[in-house]
Amino acid sequence: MEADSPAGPVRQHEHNLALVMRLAAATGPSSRARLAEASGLTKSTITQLTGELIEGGLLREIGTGRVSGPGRPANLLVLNSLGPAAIGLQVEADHVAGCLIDLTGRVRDRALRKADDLRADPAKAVKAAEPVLRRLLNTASSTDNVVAGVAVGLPGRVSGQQDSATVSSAELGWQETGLSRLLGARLDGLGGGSIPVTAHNGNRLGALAEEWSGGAGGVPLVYVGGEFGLGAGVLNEGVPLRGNNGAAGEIGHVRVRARGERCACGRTGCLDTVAGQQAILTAAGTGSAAASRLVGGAGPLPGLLAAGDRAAIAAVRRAGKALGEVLGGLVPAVDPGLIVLGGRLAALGESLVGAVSAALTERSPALATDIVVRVSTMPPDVVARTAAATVTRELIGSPARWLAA
Amino acid sequence: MEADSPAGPVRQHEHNLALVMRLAAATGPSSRARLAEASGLTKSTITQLTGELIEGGLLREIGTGRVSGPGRPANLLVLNSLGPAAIGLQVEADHVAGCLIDLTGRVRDRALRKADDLRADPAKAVKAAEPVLRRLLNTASSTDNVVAGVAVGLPGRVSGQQDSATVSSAELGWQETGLSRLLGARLDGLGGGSIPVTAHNGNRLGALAEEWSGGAGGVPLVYVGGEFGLGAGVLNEGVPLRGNNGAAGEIGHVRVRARGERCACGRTGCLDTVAGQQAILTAAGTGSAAASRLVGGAGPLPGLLAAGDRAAIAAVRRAGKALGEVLGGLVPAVDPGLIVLGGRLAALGESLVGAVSAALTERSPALATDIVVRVSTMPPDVVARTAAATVTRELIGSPARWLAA
DNA sequence: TTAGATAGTCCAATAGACGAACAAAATGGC
DNA sequence: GCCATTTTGTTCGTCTATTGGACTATCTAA
Repeated sequence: MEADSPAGPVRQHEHNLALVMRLAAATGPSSRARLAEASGLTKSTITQLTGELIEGGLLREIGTGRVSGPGRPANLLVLNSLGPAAIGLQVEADHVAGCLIDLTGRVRDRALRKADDLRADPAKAVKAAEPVLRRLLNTASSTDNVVAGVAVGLPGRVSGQQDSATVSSAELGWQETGLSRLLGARLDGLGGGSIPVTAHNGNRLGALAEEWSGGAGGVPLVYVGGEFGLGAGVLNEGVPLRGNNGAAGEIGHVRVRARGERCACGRTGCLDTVAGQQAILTAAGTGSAAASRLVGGAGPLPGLLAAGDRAAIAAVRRAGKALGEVLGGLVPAVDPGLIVLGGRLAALGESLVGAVSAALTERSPALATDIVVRVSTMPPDVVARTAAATVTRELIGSPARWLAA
Repeated sequence: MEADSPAGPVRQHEHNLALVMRLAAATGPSSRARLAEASGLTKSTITQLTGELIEGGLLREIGTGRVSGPGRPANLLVLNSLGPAAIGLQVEADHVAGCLIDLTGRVRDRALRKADDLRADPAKAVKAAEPVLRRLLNTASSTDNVVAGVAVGLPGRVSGQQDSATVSSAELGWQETGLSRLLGARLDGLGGGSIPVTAHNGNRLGALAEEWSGGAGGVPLVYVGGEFGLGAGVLNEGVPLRGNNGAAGEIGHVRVRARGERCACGRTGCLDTVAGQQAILTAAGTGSAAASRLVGGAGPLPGLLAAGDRAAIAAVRRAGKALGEVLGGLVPAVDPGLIVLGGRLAALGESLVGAVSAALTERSPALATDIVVRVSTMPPDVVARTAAATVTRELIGSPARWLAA
């Protein structure tokens, strides 16, 4: 709803189409009568609008679902699970994961491609993504789902919009990569028509996942995630902070040790060298279990923690303390009501939460008392799923664009 | 533009009225033809809309202002400086300042009331505000300006909306004060009709002032202000972070010293005890010049700094270092492109900027390089002016509400 | 079988934006 | 001084989408 564009009857109509879609998405199967009541539009208008949406494949009529009661039974409408779908990808240094979701948000298929090392060369990532995309596109076409968009979540900064977006990632060793364009070209090759590709920071997606799941209740929140290095996503009024260079939430390279270890980024004492995945594993004495072999599993740490392994517990405490100090530093900017520890950290449980909370209170005593710190309960494929969800939410928010095409 | 309400022709109309007002505000004197071109609406529609806005006293027709050229001369339209106006107040521990601005943003009058100590009891503040309000209301009525709203900027947390908003302020010693209601009642007594009163955090207003003045260019920014204690306002995409308790930006009580001085808040080692106004004055050896006597003046520090006074320079450096450490902590959350030092800090100039920059780089080396740190060039009454501006901007953004009343 | 209730559709009325034609007021060439 | 040209602004009929009410459809309960 661009505020700077004129409003004619067409805009009016678009707005109301979106309103109906949002309600249908939020409240599940609803009769036209209920949609009319909830939207404030009249029954006649709802008839008109839902007609268009059904025609365009966005809504679907399921039979009457009512148990009993007086009056003509309702003809329930739902988001059309056979309509437009979306593919979400998660690109990390050692794998590409993907999923296909339909308009309702249900996961219809998943795919994973491990790889030794995707760093430095974006072409490798595109190559690894190819079989994943092929499979998901196949699944989609088998159920006549049209893929409306592909969204990628990755550890790094995303600047610019849409096709012209560029990705820079210390973790992947990419600089100003036109990932959307590269993937878009590959999609063409797979017969995917010209599907729009968008890129997002993975940790911001994690934060959005918490918000959209309803678990956050709309409070400002900080989500800490990341597979190898640490990163955060910050939400204010449901909107992720992007920052001047798209670097908002990049906490991995804050200096936490005056004379610390050398980090992959070239500097010393970075948070990643203390609380990064590899750092924790090393400190726990399980250095041989290289972090890069962990795809799809939680690694040895949860087991060790549960068994009371002292080295493991100490390593997690140490990481939590450092992380808590950094989070304590950004708390006064954001005043979050909730801090969620996700990604690889989620499996570390209460030892980590306790250490983070303590360090938080130490630094920002005035604000920390009201903050809930907890681990994420999202499934491991949050990033890919939420990436895909950005596409479907966009579609639900602007159905007119889809109907026009 | 509530997204959850239905859109009929009336909403359409309201949207377009706002569009015209925004354009008129942004581009200065404009002909109807130019408004049509800029808005994308047709000339006929503009005639209709401007007619209503003129009728309602929001726009005014000034004669043709053109020097020469072929064609019928334009009849220029401007925001009506004799239409609705707004009062902005700044409430601090030792004074209440206020100003009256018209729709165009021009300051029509100012007023100031010093007081020994307004703390602990909000009633004192209301009492001190009374003569200020009386004067400004008088000025308004003398030019037939109707006061559309009163907005207050103060150091503290504001929760809730409008009339039911409550203010809590460590600095003022207030807890859950219904300031809007108190002031509203007082306004009734002054014959001000029932003018809506809103309250805002002063530092967020400072940040908005930088944004609205255009000096920030839309980048995420952190504004540091405050008269006695320090506070910050953080902007992301032009929107101030409010936080879970309205406490976003409250940096004054972050702990920066493991064993530091006792702070007024009861804890020890707070940033305020190192970089607060009184702390700097004391450290500079000018403790006798109590900070509370500084209303309206910059105090002795700028002079001492200019004269090369070593104690003063050292005090400012020390404060800047502590402030920079705290700002360095919140940088990774926000990734600001700009940090503005305002309020009492603005007068401390380059000594402060240098120390802050250095400390910033120390803590967040990866992000600090792209950040511009500078002092604010806003006039000393920014807070009151920007408070008032929130009212006029609201009016410009929703003219229909005004026309209806 | 009928009254009552709820769901959904049809159609004339209405509000506001649009577009084209037209009126108004200047400049400039002759 | 007169007329073509240019730009501004208004008038009026057309168009689109929502509205509100009348009407139809389909169920339960008595």
